[in-house]
Amino acid sequence: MIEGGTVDVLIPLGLDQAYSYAVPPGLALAPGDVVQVPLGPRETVGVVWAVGAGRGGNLKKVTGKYDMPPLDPALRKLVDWVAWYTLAPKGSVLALALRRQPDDTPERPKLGVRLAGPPPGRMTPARARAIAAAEGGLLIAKSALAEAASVSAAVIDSLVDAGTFIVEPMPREAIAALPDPDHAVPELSEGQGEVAQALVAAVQARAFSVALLEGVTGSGKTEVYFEAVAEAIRQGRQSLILMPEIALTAQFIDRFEARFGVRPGLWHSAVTGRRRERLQAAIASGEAKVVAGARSALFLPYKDLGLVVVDEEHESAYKQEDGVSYHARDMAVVRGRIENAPVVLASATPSLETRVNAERGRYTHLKLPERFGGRELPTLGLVDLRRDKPERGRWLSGALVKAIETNIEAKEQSLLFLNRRGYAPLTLCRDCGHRFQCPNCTAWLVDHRFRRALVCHHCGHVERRPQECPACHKPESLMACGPGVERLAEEVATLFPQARSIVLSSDFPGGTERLKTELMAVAEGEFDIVIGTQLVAKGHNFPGMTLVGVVDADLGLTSGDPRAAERTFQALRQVTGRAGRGEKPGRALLQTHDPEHPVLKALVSGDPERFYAAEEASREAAGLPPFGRLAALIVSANGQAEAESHARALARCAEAGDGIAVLGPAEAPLAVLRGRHRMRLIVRTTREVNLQDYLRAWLKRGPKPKGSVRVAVDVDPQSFL
DNA sequence: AGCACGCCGACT
DNA sequence: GTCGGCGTGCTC
Repeated sequence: MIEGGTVDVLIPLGLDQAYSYAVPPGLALAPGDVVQVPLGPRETVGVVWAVGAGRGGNLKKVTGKYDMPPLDPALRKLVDWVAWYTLAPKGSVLALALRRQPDDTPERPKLGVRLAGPPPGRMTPARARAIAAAEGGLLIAKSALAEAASVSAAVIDSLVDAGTFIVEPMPREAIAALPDPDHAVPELSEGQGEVAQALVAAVQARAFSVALLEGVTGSGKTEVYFEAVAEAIRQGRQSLILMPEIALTAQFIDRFEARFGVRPGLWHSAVTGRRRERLQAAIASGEAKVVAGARSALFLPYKDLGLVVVDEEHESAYKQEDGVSYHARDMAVVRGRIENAPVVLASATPSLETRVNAERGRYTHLKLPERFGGRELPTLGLVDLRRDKPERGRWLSGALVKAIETNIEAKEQSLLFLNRRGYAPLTLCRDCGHRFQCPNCTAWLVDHRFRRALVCHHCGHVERRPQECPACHKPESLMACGPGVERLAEEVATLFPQARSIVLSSDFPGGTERLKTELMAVAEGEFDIVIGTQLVAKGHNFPGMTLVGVVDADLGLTSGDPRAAERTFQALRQVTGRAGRGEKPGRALLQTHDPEHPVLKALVSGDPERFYAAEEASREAAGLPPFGRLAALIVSANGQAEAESHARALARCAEAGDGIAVLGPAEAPLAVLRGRHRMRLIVRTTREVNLQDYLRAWLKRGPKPKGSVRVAVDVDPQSFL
């Protein structure tokens, strides 16, 4: 505590340094306190980062202190570490941890309406919809009712005036009920029990450790790590379960509730306003024992974190690339270390870097080899499209069609996986060969029949699909090339007119909400055939699904991305794992033109080790460093001031013997990258298009004398801990 | 993040 | 001749 001295205040903006301010007499400040300070012409919120170390001179004064819990030392350390590691300005990282807006306005009880009076004198369609939606006399939030009845709030208000609805305060929903670790203890198999025991022991040790929990889809990973969560609850400590946003579904919440009797504290982008604030307060006070959240939950102010779980560890959604660029899985490991808490990384298809860490003994490797309840893994088979060739304009082989038929007869569900949105990935003119290309990128425009448009999946460019060729003006000459899910749906409708089918893709008309509803409908067996892109592979349990058909298993294996094979393997393993999770055994058929491809052979063998071995071998053959020794750089032109720290970061990478990946955008002096440290440039990116071209252009442009390099390290924080 | 300064294209 | 585009820099 200091009175009348100076403090260094970090402001949650793109500033790398804390600014010094004078502390006015009568104000006592300690590190972590949230304060208001003048910055330029305005007042801003900031956090006291240090006390008494300020430079002298004419300092502005701290204007005030917010009445909110200070950022504890662990969280401040995390901010410092992440800023150091990602080379983002400290203030930008602080902004991630300080997303709460200090708010002094008193909390007003939320008001709901209830159907209680006679119908209004004048009935209108909108009013009728609102009344119908409020049927049953339940208390509903006004906004929710307006949404459900698709009427404006004014309609509800008029019905309140008419006396049809009455207004009542909504009961305050419990934001963080206490989970009961013994609510419904599951019966675990011997293998599961052992793994669960290892995780429980890690929680009991109250020390930092990292475990990779690997288990096939349906092996009970969730049940097993729930035992570790239960142990943390028994100790009265908090648990964080990180998951990709998409996986935070009703299904997960139901499973949690079945195990612990209450819902977990849910943290994701859709949780807003007062609810967000209350959850944050409950986390800071330690009242919220379990938080299930998307990557931003990493920066919440836990009071006593006893366990961190990263579910679906390999998911690329953990990677944030805009603003502060970080990998939430890696930062979760760092947070575990700072909090001295165990970390569990769970996946059916671990990422290569995590496997490397496990192999080297940095992480314990726990495996769940079997499916839960003795259920068998689906049998996988390849369909050689060179022999079993669909007719022109068709994409389903005889073998797959037959399998679907059998499934329909048996009243079982089938899933057709094709990771391509839209109708056709390419449109060309039969006459002159003109191909529709994006004006901004070099990608082909994807035909979206449903939207009657040509869309660039890379940059979002949209244009109308013309009637005639824009080059030779021949009418009726345009031809769709290749399949997308919409086109596949057409084929399915022709082949199986009696079947109930649905297309599920991320651009589903009606948005995420309707998509969730439809996923539930699929789980309840309301469709015979599901045609879906990547998203059907993730986190959903379809008990009636006994057949998975992969329409094009070669898709993704040929791209220039160094992680293409890994991602394809993961996606195919996950999607084929959708089969046979219910009572009946499942099978999967993968259509391919290259049945000898090592990735597919490894997949069919059911032994993931074969894939990883093949992958390491191919990396070696390509002259790339082994995984785990690969750092990534994010390079951009920036002010001179930062050049030095960036050069230091580069040197750090070089000392560690890491490869360097350029993620761009870049105007940076290549000399810094090559000349001083003699490093090999490796491209590693999630950007799918044109990276080679981009890099070539970048190299051609050559070193520029002006500007500095901005660098961020990615992938393997352990080597820098 | 805001806000100012500054340097090149199309307008009354 | 100016209005305004957003690139770059600064805020204790």
